[in-house]
Amino acid sequence: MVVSMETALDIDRVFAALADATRRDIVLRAIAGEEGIAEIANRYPMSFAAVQKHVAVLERAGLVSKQRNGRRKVVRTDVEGLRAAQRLLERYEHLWRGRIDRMTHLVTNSKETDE
Amino acid sequence: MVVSMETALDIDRVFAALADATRRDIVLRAIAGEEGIAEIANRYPMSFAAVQKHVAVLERAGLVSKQRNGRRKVVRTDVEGLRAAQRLLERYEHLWRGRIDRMTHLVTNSKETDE
DNA sequence: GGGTCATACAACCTTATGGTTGTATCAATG
DNA sequence: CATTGATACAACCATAAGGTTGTATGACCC
Repeated sequence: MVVSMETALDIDRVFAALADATRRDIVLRAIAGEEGIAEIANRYPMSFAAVQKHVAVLERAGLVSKQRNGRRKVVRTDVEGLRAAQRLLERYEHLWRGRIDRMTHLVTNSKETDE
Repeated sequence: MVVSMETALDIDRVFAALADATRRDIVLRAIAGEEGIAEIANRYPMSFAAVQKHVAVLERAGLVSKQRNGRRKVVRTDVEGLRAAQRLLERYEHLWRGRIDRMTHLVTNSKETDE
């Protein structure tokens, strides 16, 4: 049922999923949460099955989920995976800024005191 | 000097680069900006050449840069690529919140996604 | 139940990716 | 300038990824 169990720890899958332009676009479209796979597939110059595979990749990465609605399955973007990736990038950037801080310290003060 | 030329548009490469655990780890280590490739390579259970390739992938993605220092080349994390990816994720999340807004408008009951 | 719309999945092909080893370049040093 | 240390790059191999077509399941409509 609810797919959000081990979600956030499959960082590999999240980034790999986002590494494809078609999939990123699907994530954007699926934000509306109104289209079935066929409708999504119609927008891309590839087969239905190909798009289906892309959606499957996104689903495994926890970036979208599918919900039955009549004979269709509506694809909907799941915010949790996005946040996980985002937090990771923020962490990287934070550490990097820390490094700049330290370097600036050395240049201007010539001493190594951690504030 | 400044290496940021076409930076932010290689989103595919940025995400693909970050989709590998070894490479993410290298990005973290390279934040210190003090190790050469050989030193980095020593930390991983794979050949020097393999690590070298990983660094090359990160470099092509604009996530790290190499700087000569004597006979070594020091690997240093570049913040620009990280920011680009982060901004993209933020944009996704923002749009998703917009969707929540719209859904809140339709506080009727459980089904019907069409309006 | 038969037809049809929407999705799932298997088999297959081609190219990319992650790893290996081996060889070449390049900079410091004796 | 020969040697050594550090990096670059080519050739190769195994597996994964992105695409195709074809077939099977599932849900609705008559």
